[in-house]
Amino acid sequence: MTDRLPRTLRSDARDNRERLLDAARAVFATEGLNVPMREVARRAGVGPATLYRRFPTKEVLVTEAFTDQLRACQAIVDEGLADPDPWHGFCLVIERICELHARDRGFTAAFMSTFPHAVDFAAIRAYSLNAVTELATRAKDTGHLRPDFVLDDLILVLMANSGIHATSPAARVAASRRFAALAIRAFQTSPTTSPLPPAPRLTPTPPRRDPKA
Amino acid sequence: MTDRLPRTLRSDARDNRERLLDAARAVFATEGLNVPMREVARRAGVGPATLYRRFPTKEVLVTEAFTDQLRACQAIVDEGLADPDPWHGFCLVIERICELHARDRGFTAAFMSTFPHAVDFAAIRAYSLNAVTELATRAKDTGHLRPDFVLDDLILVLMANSGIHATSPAARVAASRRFAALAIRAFQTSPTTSPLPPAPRLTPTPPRRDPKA
DNA sequence: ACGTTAACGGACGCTCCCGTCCGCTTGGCT
DNA sequence: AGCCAAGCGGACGGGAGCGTCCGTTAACGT
Repeated sequence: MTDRLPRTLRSDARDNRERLLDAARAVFATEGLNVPMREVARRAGVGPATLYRRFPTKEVLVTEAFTDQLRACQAIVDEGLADPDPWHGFCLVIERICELHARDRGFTAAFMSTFPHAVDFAAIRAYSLNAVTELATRAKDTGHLRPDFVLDDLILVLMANSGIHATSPAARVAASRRFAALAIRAFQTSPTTSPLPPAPRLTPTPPRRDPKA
Repeated sequence: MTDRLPRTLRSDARDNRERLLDAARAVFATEGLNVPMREVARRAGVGPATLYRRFPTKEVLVTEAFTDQLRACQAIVDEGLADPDPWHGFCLVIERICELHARDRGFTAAFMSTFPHAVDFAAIRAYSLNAVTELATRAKDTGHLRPDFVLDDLILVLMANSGIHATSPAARVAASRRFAALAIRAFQTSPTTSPLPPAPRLTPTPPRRDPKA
């Protein structure tokens, strides 16, 4: 009684799917997650129906679009964990994840949000958090990381990092870089002598066009 | 040829105006700025037309609603400036402003946004920033504040603070408190011995219901 | 080459928000 | 007490985003 669905997509359908994902990644990165679904379709050069056929809900689209980024995130953490100097690895993780999030507005939101149906997403996320915990433990053992650091502090920093807005993407990355350096200072036991990244010129953020934030 | 407008509002109009401002403050604090104008009117128990008559644009409403908060902000800075110990005053300013912003979602957005027509707003804001600069200079002289601190770092921290979300207002305040403590650690020259506020339990933020953010 | 059917996209109906108009109500003044 | 304008709010038209339907197109297998 159940009809079999075709296991494989037709060539044009597969192309469109790719173009939709590319468009989604591009627009989510610059505009954030709060873009109309239709806008994604428009940029991909397909009709709305095609978008909805491939990705029935925005959650599905977001999840698929950011799987790459999430793996990049995981790679960063793994790399940090592999660093012979745990404290150095820890700093690297903070710096690079902050930068990743600064470069991609949408990913931050996706990473922070809890997507109930995105099992892979949640799994990788949980794995990464665990890895960071391990890294933090080792970094504490070296005496460079303050003992009162907890994992939630990292989440806190990431959330806070997502609050940084700027007029241009470049400015956001610059601001985020300095912020990461400040965070590292807050986490380390002895005061640094190393200079901070340059302080970005921060104009007050223009009113958000997003009505729901 | 120009008609004179009544200098004074009728009593019922004045009442409604007050109730509108109260409603606006309440809903902006909990929901942020991205609430429909009608919702404010609804909560105030008046029709939409009344709201629009009193506050032609959302910007006007927001500006008027947050003037109090802005003065509170100014008061905090003044108090910090008056503190005999500049470093202590500086810390107080950070802690209390972070808390203020954590308690009121809307105010953060209002404070960060640049409202071209809100002269008072901009003036107080500029005054406060100047005052903080002065305070920072003194705090540096005491040797407690790092010399590489710049005013933009404070803006950065405030922006970052606004990125902190949590399920409950209480949780947000708690998270913000710890964040402020971390920021202070980042800014001070010698490492603190004083313990941090408790680390809040941070569930990943649920997807924002706001379509425009 | 040709028929089958997966795939496409324009168009539709829905909901929600916005800002305004206009006929009714009510406070304030004499 | 009674006038009248200030004030009110329900109702309207417009616009935007959403998710779906259905007639048309073109990819794939034979």
